[in-house]
Amino acid sequence: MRKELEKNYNPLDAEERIYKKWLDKGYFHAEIDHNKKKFSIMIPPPNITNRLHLGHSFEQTQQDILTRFKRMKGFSALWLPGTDHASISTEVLIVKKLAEEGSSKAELGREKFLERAWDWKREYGGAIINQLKKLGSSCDWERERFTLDPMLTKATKTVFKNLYDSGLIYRGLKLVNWCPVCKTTISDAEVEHVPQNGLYYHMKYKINGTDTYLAFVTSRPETILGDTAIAVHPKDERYKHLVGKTVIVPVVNREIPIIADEYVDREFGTGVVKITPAHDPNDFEVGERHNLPKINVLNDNGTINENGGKFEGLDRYEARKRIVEEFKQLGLFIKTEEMNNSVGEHERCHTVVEPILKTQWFVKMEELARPAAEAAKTGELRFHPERYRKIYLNWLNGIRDWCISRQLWWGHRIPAWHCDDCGHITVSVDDVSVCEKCSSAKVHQDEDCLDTWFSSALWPFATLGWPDKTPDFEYFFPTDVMICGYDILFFWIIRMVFSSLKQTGKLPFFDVVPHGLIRDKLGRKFSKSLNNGIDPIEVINQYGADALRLTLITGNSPGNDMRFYPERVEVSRNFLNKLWNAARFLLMNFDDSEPVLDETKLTRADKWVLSRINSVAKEVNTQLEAFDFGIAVSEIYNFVWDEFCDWYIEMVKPRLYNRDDETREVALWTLKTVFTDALKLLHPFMPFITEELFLSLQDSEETIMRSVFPEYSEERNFPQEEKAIDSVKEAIKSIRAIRTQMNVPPSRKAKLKFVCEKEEFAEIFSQGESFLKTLAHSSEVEIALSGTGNETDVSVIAPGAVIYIPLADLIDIEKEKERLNKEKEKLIKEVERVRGKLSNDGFIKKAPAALIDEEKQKLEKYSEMLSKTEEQLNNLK
RNA sequence: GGGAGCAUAGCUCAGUUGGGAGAGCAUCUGCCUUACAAGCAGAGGGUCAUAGGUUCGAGCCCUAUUGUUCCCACCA
Repeated sequence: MRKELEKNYNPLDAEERIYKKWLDKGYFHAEIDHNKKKFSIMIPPPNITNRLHLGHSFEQTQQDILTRFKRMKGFSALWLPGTDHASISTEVLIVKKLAEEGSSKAELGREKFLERAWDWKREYGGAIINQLKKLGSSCDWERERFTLDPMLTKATKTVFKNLYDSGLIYRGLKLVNWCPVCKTTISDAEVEHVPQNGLYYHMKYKINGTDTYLAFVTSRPETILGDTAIAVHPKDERYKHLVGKTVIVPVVNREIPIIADEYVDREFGTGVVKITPAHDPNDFEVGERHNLPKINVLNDNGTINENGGKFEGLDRYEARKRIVEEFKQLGLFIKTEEMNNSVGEHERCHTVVEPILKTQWFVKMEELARPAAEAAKTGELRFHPERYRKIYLNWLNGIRDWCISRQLWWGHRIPAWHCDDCGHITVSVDDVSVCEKCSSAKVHQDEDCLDTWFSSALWPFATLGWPDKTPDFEYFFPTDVMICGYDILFFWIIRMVFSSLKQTGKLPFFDVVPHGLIRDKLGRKFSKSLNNGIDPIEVINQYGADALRLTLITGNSPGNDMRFYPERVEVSRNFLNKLWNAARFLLMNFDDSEPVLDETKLTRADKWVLSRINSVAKEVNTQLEAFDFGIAVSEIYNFVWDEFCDWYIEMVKPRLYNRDDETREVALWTLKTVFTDALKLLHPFMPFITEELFLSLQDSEETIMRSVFPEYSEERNFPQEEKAIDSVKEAIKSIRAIRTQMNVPPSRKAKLKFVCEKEEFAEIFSQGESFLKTLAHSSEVEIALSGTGNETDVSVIAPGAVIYIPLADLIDIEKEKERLNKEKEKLIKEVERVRGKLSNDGFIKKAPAALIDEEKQKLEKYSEMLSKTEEQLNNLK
């Protein structure tokens, strides 16, 4: 009936076979079942720009753990998978590929280009899904989504229109971040500030009508072409008299006013700032206040435009050099000064971003941010760990309007139509053929696309069919947990929260669980330039998905980074091997019949191990509910290895090997019950091997996925038995230790004499006699309540007893003295510590009674052990 | 400039209301004991960054300092 197991586990074969079966049976599909509670979680859709890396595996493993856990707890659990079109990132890659082929966007045209992009999506999106499957992800594949699916497109357009109608989306001429290489605007969040060694250029303008000069400092001399004022602080005595006068900008020969503005820092440089409203955010503000002209001097590709006079057509950096040279020739150059500055780069292509004045679409943030912050403040939105709440709020505080239009083709095209006749803009979910204002048919759709995050922000509800009131949306929304990297807290989490609050009136999820980054052995990020990347698929091919998953979860605490290297995977692989062999052991001893429980025949050891797995189940439930996966898995790991395998299996062997033992059957029953529970507890973490072993142990083909997750049960709590077995374990450990220390070969069995403190311990050790014989290499065990061993016996102290071992011929007197003295010192220290505590008035008055009691017992115990040790020392003389 | 994290054994890291310092790897010593040498048994190794404070009691709470990592920010 039960399957025989191979000597070694072959994860690759098993995983493929098992995953296929799960798919065929439809186990991952979440049914709408109003008799069940639901649990829903949305995958952070991976970008289709690349294959998945270890960070994804890490994130997805955590989601799968929660989903499988909740499913086993009886929830209708939905883990919705999908991918993100990643507008700009993907487009940049395709443009690069086109360039390699000697082609370009312009050459292809919009339609052909989009065809290429869809090809790309099919290839990379498909690879991503396969990788997800290889990891064992229990996603509901019937509900797989892509951010450009018609369902999501409809949601995106609807949100755009809603926000536009309520005035929260507007079109405006503002200073935006411009990438001269990608030739598109980007949001503030996409600008990466990179420290650089730069230069301050100290230069001066001639004050009109005088022979004096006004010195200033700039790091971007090319913006001089767009200067429309020069500013000083209104209270600066040095320059007060100059306000109202003008200076001449050479090169373009423009006369510009000297103005006074609070913005100027008198302490910095000369206390004089040149004002370029079209190319600097601060200057823009100053320009608004003083009604200054805003002169744009840059083309979209980063070259100087017609406003730059003779520098027209030059690259911005070339123009910088030429302008500095010209200032030198004019005697207006003072000096350069080295400085450390940070430069804004486009995070995708690392081009230095230029602030440029452009008409773009914006989302007004203030009104949207307020409720998003409120939800975190009230605690309705929870963070694990808690510290991310502050980071979230910090982000929302002082958030600026969000530029959402991109000069790209791959993405959601802005659902706005411009009228060529009256200029009116018609925003509509459906395509527009006539202007809603003047009814002209000369309308054309806005050329731009939306920032990719605009649609990602709608993921939790758009994937379920919103704005339609679909059964999916009604049942699964809001979702429960969001697990994603802490690096996209701002990009994504915040935007999902305010979008969902605005559109659905509800939070998109209630628990945010940010995870850290996976780093290499030296703690560095994985990157192409370092070539230190590890492909999760390669790890899986070598060790299996379970081993990878276990490695990613072990030792990690929520929100912290983790290092990854092959030795760690080997440790996980070893654990799989341990599990496999434990199962093999069980199967070797099983008969054809199913073991039956006879409660009256359960031994102390059986109750001990049942009680232990019961506690472990309790702990694992608690930790999983708290998203503390690392602690949860280590609980089971330690139980399986250190308690079940190293102790229980060893203790139970004599009963299994003796067919006449009347407790043999309950031993088998206990082995199977406890091991099966352990498999169930482990299943969310290591789905494949647990399924494989579970099925080997069962008569049925019912999957472990649908079994019930073990929970704490009061009936299986046996504190007395736990205490008794612990005493026996301690005694065995002491005996083993002394034997090893004295180099006693295992073959040499010894006669043990236990002199116990109390009747209670006498009973415990006499019950444990068989364990002492098999696990502590003894031939005979004598239990006494008083007396000592022979003078030449070696003695060790166990809880509740002193154990005498006749190894006289093996004793090295000097070594033994040394050992006992060491032991004595330890005990003296302990006794002193406890005495100190107990003689402390404050402790007696304020510490809890139970603790004081405990300390008193310790004092008694240690004192006794101490006197016994001293006695032994005396005996040696 | 603002904010956050980290500092515990040689290495990588746990340590959940404050109550006798832990794991894995590495090292050393025995064992091919009929599930597992990817294993078993045992051992060594830590002023919990520093200095104060709160407390009967601090790895844990508070303050400061040092080192380190990250995020945000318009200092020309």
